[in-house]
Amino acid sequence: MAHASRPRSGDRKRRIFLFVRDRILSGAPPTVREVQAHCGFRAVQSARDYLEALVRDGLLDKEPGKARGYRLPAHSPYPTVLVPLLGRVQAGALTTASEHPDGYLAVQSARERDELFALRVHGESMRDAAILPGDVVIVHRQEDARSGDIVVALVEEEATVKRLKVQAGRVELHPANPAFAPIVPDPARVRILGKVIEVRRYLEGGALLAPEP
Amino acid sequence: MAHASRPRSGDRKRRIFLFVRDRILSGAPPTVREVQAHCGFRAVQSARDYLEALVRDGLLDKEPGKARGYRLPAHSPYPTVLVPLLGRVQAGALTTASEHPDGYLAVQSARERDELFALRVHGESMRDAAILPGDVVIVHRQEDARSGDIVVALVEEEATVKRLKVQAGRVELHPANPAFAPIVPDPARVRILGKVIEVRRYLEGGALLAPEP
DNA sequence: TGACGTGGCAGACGTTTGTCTGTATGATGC
DNA sequence: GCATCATACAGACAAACGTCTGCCACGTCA
Repeated sequence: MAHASRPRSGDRKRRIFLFVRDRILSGAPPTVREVQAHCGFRAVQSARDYLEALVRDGLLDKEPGKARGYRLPAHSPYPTVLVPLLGRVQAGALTTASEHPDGYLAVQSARERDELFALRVHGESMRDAAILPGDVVIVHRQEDARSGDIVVALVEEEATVKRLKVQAGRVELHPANPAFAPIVPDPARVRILGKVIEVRRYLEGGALLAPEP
Repeated sequence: MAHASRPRSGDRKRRIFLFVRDRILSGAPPTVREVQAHCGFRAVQSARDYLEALVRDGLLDKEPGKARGYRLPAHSPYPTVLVPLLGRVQAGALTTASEHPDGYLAVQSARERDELFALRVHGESMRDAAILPGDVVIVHRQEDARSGDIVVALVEEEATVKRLKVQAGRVELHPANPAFAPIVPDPARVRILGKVIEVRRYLEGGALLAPEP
């Protein structure tokens, strides 16, 4: 009797997956017996069979033998990284990760935590690109970017959000607002901090910020 | 000897909290022995003392006796809910939760999962409010809203994003684009689905969507 | 000098929890 | 009828894990 291979199927399997997933997202994976109780099984093994079936389907991962060992697969689009929301970015902060954040923002991303940071936008210079003052931009740290990307650059000791244009090998930073002029900087005095990968606007209550004590 | 009250303090306590928090956010709280190993303690009790100190400080909650029983406090700004991204919203979908989602989006919110949904914006009608086609709006389901709120309303069997204005008791839906005209609808034929609480724009790769099998 | 608080160590105990073996029942197919 | 598979149950074992008791070393302070 191949006890280890009892394929389960259908609606019940799906409901169990959703139960497990929600439990993981809300803090801790369930135990096998918690799944058992949730489904009304009278045997632990019944819950276990379903859980193992979900692992075979690739919907769950597990750490065998460990308590509460079921996990969401690493490649799944759930991982949340806490990204620091930087109030000001100063020149010294380029390489070190020693900026002093206002708080932390949860961002869904496959990238590592220290590849990302968030910045609150000041000023109207990107209005026509639908980026308003008070918006939060999520930035991927990188020193290069393509023409047309929206980037965060350090100009005159101040972080600014602009659209990058490369014209005949020369770097230009274009605002998206006719009231502002493009910046054609001395390449030695400008540094690209990263590329904007996401824009967020919180219309109610503001962002939920996680403090780091 | 009051073994249960050994206040810990300083940098080590902070580092332990960050370790536990990251573990919880990435899927499962650590065991006491995992904390012990991470800190290089030679006794389980040392790790336990720190963890209990964090509970007393209110930085962690715990479920006594349970494996991996440490949790982030319920009031903390971390909880992530998976919000369905709806492709189309149709009339029948108002009350039931039976819309067919394109996927699920992780949103930080204290609200319950079924109070929220997400919608991809079509059309240019909210351009001047910095909401572009392709943007995703996070919507809180509610039938009432205040004048000035950006809402999702069902007009002619079609979901649309507009700014709500209440003029002398009459409801109007205002686009934010001079090329579009305000909608002054027959109150019986319009229904407010909810209020937009967040706007997101993904500039790279699009949103990470969680499938629900 | 001694009481006391702090931070850490050692080892054991008992519960929680994953895992395994074996059985029962109904549906399906030969 | 009989073999086979899918689903569920019952019970036990063993590992993982939280918890407890007791001890030690070092500092402070009276």
